[in-house]
Amino acid sequence: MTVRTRFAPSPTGVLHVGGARTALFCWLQARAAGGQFILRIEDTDLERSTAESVQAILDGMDWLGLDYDEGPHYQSQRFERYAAVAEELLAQGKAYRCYCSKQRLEALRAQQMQAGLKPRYDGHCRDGAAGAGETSPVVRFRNPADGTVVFEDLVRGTIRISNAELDDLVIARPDGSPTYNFTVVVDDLDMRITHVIRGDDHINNTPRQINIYRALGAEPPAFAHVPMILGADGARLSKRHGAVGVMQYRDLGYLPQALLNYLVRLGWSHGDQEVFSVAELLERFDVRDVNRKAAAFDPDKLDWLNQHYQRSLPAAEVAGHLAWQFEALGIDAGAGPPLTDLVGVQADRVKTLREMAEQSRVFYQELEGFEAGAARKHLRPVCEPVLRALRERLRDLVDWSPESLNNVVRIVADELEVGMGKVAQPLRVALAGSAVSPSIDRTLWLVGRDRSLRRLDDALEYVVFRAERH
RNA sequence: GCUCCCUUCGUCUAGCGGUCAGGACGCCGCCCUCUCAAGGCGGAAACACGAGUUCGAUUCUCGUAGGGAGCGCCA
Repeated sequence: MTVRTRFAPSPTGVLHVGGARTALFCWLQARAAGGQFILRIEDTDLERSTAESVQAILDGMDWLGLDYDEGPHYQSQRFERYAAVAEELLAQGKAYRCYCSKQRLEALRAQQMQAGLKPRYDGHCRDGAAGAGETSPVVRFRNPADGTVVFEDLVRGTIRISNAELDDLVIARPDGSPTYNFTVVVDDLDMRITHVIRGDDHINNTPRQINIYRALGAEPPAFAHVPMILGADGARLSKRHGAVGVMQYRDLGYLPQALLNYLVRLGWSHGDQEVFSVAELLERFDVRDVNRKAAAFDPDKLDWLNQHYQRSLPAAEVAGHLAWQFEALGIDAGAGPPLTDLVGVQADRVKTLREMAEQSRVFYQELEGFEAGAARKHLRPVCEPVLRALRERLRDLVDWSPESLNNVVRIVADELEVGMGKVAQPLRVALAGSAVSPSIDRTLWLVGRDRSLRRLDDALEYVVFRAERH
């Protein structure tokens, strides 16, 4: 039997990292087995579902590269199907109409809570239409009264829940619209899903769903309940933890490969290996190896992985993502060195592409001036000969390559009999405006000859001016 | 309240009865060095607790404690 999994989000917000990880697990489980991955939008709640959210989910999946073989299917377009199945259940006596008012139900719940009981529907309408009348009824599923539902969860092992804990859940509202526990079952059956992989907040729903499968005369699929993702502080992930949406990570400058790798290792592992290509994951992943414990999201480790991918992925690929950042920050990538050169130099100096773009402005835009502290410390009057010597040689340099540039700096240092630091730091401040930049040869290389000479002129002017004032 | 689930360094994890409890991120120190990084080397750091089972428990069982989830005409 070919493996078929689905990711079934409700479109009530962006695709957050927890959902993305579930989607990733589903995608891997299916594709690793040569099966199919299906996307289904659970938008039965017309009140809360929005088209923007649907788009946000699609965008997130797309950015992560989680493509689907079927779908997206929309539950909102399958109402007739659910109604037909409910009707079928009704006809077979496996479901019944319930006329209980909300007030009665509320009173019942309050009463049960007070008595220290678990709030459950009491089966008032179970054996006959008590008060079939004005109010339009809901349809309730007739849950088995006794016995125990047992299932083998792929990550938790055996889980058993007594039917006595369950009640007759509503499967259709007065207006005929279906409810969650019913639609999942109908859909997973119709879509021939073999492995239901979802958050562990659904463990408690599973027995109810299994009962519905049985009522429908079907065998339930395999279930795998994966733990949720917590914020760095161990509390449930929420907006106050900073970025929770997948696309926010793109905005912050993370590579999709890094986020994917980070997410898959959150809960899943394969020995001591930390870095996995998608191809490797497809070879090794098995949802059975997913951990049972909820995991805290660690931004530092994501940073580390992102840096790893920044320098190990083909520069052209990284440059493509970097171009997006330039765009977002309003920096003209055409006004400086090729982005692939920039990536080669900056990849192991910054954690994110956003940082990379921000710290590369000096190669694409004019300097705002020299940073005060750096200029005071490094652009001293004594530097004048050094800066002049550098300017001369750089002007005449034929081969503007990192190697030649490095030679120039060394030669100047030798000739003036000073250490590298006495040459590189003033030059650095002249070129970058600050005391921090890539190695001096790379900095020269990226700034380019024209800009470098101009900036040296500005620095000389500054140094001379400063000398005169004292 | 009831039911279900979870518990190895700060964090992510390996472990599948006998290990000096391993790796990674982060942190600390040293080295390298033209700045910042990166890199190299080294270090501190964990089996929640209590009973069993066993020659022997991190590992199996049961409790306790602490977390989490569900108990909707939300999904």
